[in-house]
Amino acid sequence: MASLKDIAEKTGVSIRTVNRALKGDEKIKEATKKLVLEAAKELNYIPNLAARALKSGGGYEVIAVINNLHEMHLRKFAAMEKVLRQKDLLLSIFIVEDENCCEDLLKRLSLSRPAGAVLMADYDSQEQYDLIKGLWEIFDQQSIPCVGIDLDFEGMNQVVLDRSQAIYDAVQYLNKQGYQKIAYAGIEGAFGNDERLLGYRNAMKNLSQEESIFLAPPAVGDEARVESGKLAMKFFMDLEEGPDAIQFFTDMMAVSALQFCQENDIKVPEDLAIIGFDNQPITAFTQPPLSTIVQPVEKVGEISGQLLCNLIKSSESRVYTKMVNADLVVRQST
Amino acid sequence: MASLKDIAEKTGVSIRTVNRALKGDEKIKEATKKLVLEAAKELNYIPNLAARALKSGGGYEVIAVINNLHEMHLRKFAAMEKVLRQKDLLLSIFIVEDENCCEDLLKRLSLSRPAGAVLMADYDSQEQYDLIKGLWEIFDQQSIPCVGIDLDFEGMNQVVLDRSQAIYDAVQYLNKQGYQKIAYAGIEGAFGNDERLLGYRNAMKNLSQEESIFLAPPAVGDEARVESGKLAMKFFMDLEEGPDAIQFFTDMMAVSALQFCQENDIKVPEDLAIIGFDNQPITAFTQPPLSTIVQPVEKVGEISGQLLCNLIKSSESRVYTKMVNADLVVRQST
DNA sequence: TTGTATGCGTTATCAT
DNA sequence: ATGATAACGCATACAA
Repeated sequence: MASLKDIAEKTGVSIRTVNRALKGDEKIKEATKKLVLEAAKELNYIPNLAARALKSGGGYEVIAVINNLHEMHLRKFAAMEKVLRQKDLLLSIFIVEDENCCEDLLKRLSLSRPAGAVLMADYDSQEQYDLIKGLWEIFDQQSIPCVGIDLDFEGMNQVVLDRSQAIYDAVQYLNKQGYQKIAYAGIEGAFGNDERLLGYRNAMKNLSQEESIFLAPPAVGDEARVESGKLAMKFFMDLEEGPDAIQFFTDMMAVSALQFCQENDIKVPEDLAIIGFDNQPITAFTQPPLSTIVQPVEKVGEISGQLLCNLIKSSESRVYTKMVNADLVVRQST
Repeated sequence: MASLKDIAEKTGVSIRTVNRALKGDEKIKEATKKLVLEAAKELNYIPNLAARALKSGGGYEVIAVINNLHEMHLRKFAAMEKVLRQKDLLLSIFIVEDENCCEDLLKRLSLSRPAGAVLMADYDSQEQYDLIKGLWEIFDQQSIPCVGIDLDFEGMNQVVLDRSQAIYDAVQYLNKQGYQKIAYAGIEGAFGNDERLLGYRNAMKNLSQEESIFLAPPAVGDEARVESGKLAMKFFMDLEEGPDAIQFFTDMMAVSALQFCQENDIKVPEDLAIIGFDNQPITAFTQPPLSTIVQPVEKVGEISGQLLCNLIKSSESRVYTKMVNADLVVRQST
């Protein structure tokens, strides 16, 4: 690997001059600059970022903490990596698996001190919440700049997806389409349910319409969550005056509701409009294809990366919260 | 941030001794060792990776190269991380996106020289294949121990999933269940199709039965692949003597075939048995639930991690190829 | 406009 | 068993 020294020797100028030529921002004679740049190219010079990092104090790796390998998270992850790579930061990953994660993280940190961290974790239970919060506190104590994605710890830098707004918009859309009675079906205590419910409630308030809400009992695992969709359908169909449009908590629920409709001869979207949430791959292929809400995960990843870069560079203490909007994908179920 | 120097000053010993105590592998008096370790803990010492990398060319991190964020890959990834973490190796990730990946990788390597690498990439086209191969060659040239997962570059350390065997077993199973005419439906030129087809052919040869194969035209994207399933069904149903069991290339194809059956009153598994491939989440919830083939990705990840650890430690030049079997999950579609 | 010299935190050689 | 010191490649204060 060619170094500045090599270029200096080849061109006969000093290291310092090579440095200036490469940086381009200092006073330097055009001729020497050209000479150096050519030599650099010829020698296939690549700066040694480790040395650079060492000199300028900062580390060069960012550690991403993740406890859920959903594709969605990984798309955020990829978008973030792209941003970080441009800033010569390297992304390393720490997967949270069990209750020992705090100790594990400490041990991980004893191996190397990252320049920054991103916390990208879901929680379904109080224990999980506490665990994740514990991880954040570690970063906080160690003064490692940290950005949380879709978390809500006080005093933490955040990038937050505004699911509330997304649901609000979806309800508004349904209303504009002429649907009269719009319902929400969620799962009690599930991660993100309250937020979506809030969006629904705000929208209904804004439309001066009466709420119609079903919350399935807490469900763990895909199977239970599919079941929740059917439970919701049963609930609404038994109502005297059932809804003609339902916003579901997740695509899973919506898909199983769609199945229910098929089995019970309910025509979608004529008798009932259905909207899911997440734009899972399946949704494009259901009968009819499901309208759903896309979380712009790439954007979230990008913004998180940028925020973190800024925090690392500026080492300022102001706490940011960045909101990102989600969008409605209209297919044939509405 | 505390450095070796700080510890040295605090304890009154030299930097070199601190270094020895921390490494633990050199002759050193127990008392001084203890003293140093305590001081290190007290000062919350974390080694500076940049300095380490600068001096010794790195050696504590493994870089995983990945070009496809399928959940499956990520489960391998997680399993691997677990193994590596136990060996105090950090896992960092490098996501391949475009044709510049080789340059990018070189730049990445200038940041720090990893102790090892794992190449976990899919390819659908010759260009992609060449690109990935280029990445491998970089590792190879730089003498960085590298393990490939499901690749087939000559001279490369490999962990390979035996999909051929899996299909072979599935066909044998169908035969034992009494199905008379077993077919295979795949996609021309798709990644892994040939391998599965080979398993089918071998099984049919072994059973002395006549092959019945449909290969859909090359399809890119989920939608096209779903369509392939229907194409296959149309093909087989138009046959004079159609199959009573079909092994599909992917779950996607199988699921859409299942839909086709529903729409055309073909009873599964009475009239037709269907087996997918991959055990995607949906498969458990189709009507009827789909039998499919699980790739034991965790095992693959684990073995890859172990293999890499061995390569790093022993730095031997022997080339390994480890085969891992896939298993059949029997649900109600067979 | 260009060069000299120093130090970042580690590792490792060579002394003691 | 321990210490002094050089070196890794880069950035930069200071000198010329």
